Amino acid sequence: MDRDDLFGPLREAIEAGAAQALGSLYGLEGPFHYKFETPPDPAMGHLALACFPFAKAAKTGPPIIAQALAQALGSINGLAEARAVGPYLNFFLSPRYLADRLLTSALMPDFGNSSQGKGQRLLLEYSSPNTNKPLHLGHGRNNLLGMALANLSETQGFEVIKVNLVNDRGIHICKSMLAYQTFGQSETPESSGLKGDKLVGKYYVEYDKRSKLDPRLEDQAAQMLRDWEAEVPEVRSLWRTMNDWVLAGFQETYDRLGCQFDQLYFESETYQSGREIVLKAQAEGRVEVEDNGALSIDLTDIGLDKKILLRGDGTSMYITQDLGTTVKKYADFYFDHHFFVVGNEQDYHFKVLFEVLKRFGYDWAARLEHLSYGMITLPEGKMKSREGTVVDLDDLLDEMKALAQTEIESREIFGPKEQDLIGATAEWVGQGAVKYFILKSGAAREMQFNPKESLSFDGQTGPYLQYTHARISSLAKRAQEVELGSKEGYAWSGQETELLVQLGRFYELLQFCFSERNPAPLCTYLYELARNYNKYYYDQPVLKAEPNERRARLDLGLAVQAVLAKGLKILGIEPLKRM
RNA sequence: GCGCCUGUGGCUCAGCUGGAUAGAGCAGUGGACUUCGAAUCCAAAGGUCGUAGGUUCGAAUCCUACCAGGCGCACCA
Repeated sequence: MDRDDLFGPLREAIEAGAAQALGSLYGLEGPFHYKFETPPDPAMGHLALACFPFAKAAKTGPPIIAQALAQALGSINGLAEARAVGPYLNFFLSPRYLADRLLTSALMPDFGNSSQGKGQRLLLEYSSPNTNKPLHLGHGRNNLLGMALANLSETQGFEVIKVNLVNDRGIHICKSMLAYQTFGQSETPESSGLKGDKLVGKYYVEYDKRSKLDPRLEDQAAQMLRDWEAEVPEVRSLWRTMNDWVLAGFQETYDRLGCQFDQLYFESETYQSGREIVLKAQAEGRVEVEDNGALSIDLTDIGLDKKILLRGDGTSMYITQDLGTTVKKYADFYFDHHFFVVGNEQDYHFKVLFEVLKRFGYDWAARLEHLSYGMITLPEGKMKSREGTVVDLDDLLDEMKALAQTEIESREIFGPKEQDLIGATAEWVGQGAVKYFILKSGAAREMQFNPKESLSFDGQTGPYLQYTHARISSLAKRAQEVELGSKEGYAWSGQETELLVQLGRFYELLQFCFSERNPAPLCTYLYELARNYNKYYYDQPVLKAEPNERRARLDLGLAVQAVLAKGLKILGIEPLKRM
């Protein structure tokens, strides 16, 4: 059992007691269906057992059963009170028990962790950029989701392997190459002062502009792709140079955001690897042959369509290469789970991919999951790289940093000799705002991003959480200068008990986020924890109280701080001591 | 045409494995800094949960139809 599983054992004890009571009161025999809930208001209790399911068999109303059970239940370790409230049997946790269980363990790095993924390997693919343009806010959502899910999975005990499948070949890559070759005048990142991905992106836009005036460019790009496939040296060399520029540019942004990968896959190296898989399936009679020799599979029986897997000329398609890379990834890692963080425009593609693998006899296809997310739109509509209507990720981070810096300087928290600390802090605050904003919404939803209004440092934001964390840090620092007593026998108030209960829910919350493959509930949880703490902070003096009270209240604060820190790190946000 | 996703106060979103009065934040209104950090706190105001049916003791939550928006439905990637 996991150390920080607080509610699990309580529920089990309640179930055992209730089963006995239902037997003696109504002569009922189990097994019963126990429906536990969280009361809407902590003043009503911390844990509720709904008594509706017992009513039919007991031939009496749920409120009467709740009453009777409240009377009949013996004392349970950890519970202070059982009280019938309408049709519910509500339980109050003992603050003393909570404090003993939580105040020390909350400070540990593994607080709230689960062992459910122990011994299992989870492959997480995310980012998957194209090497023809810089990263924009949409990629940002992918990267932030990917990192948060990786961190979340690690709390559940999985061995997490992060991979990035770089799309570095194809006609779109050739377009920026062609524009560069034709109009670029040997410009380099050094000579232009542009980040490598920005430089290449400039020529992608340039191609789009020119090709509208001169349709011949399209043929030239197609020819370049053929030359690339034929491995014409000049084309390959240009391709390698430009890809290296882009990848160096991406790396800067990844480093800045804290994105890491254990392995990179390049489509240029894997794009042909699916063909043998399809041919093997043909030999096994799992695919059909079209009139022109193309190989297809019919998925209409499950509501999908017929899908071509290999062209008539024998060349690979997108699905073909994905079949190949997926099989390769399994051979490389023998994963127990494989999550693909990819936008919802590819929902259909992944359904097909997974189904084909299943029909080809790969039993591990059941371990594949597409983690889909909605795209980010602007008030004007979709972002389009070709047309330059995108929120560039680097630019956005720069802007947020500048705004944060202005705020920090106006507060005079840092001295004049701490300029570099101000800069670093501004970076973290700016990122905190961006990351929290993007992660707090469920992934399935598309989100509208209004540059002027979306990002704020007030209210339910990353900086609010960072501020709460910093505020407690400040408290802890000042506590070194005062006498602290012992918290033994301290009478925890209702407000304090509520905070303790909230800390106690962290373990189940992480499990829930993982099971939903969604970091958004963690965002909500952290905000509510910080909000309750801020109110508490306002209501109750800590260092101005008696020494014993100081100790208890400070320890509670430190536990809150530790959970905030842990949660923020899962989200990729830096907890700050000063800001 | 078919499939998937989304539709909750002016705006951005929680809540959606059915349950106890539908929650936040922003914007706007009114308060709280001689007090441990006011990037904070408090108060009032603001919603027929897209529409119409249905299932249920009970529906924002499940089912059906419809409406609106998004994304797919290539021998493109």
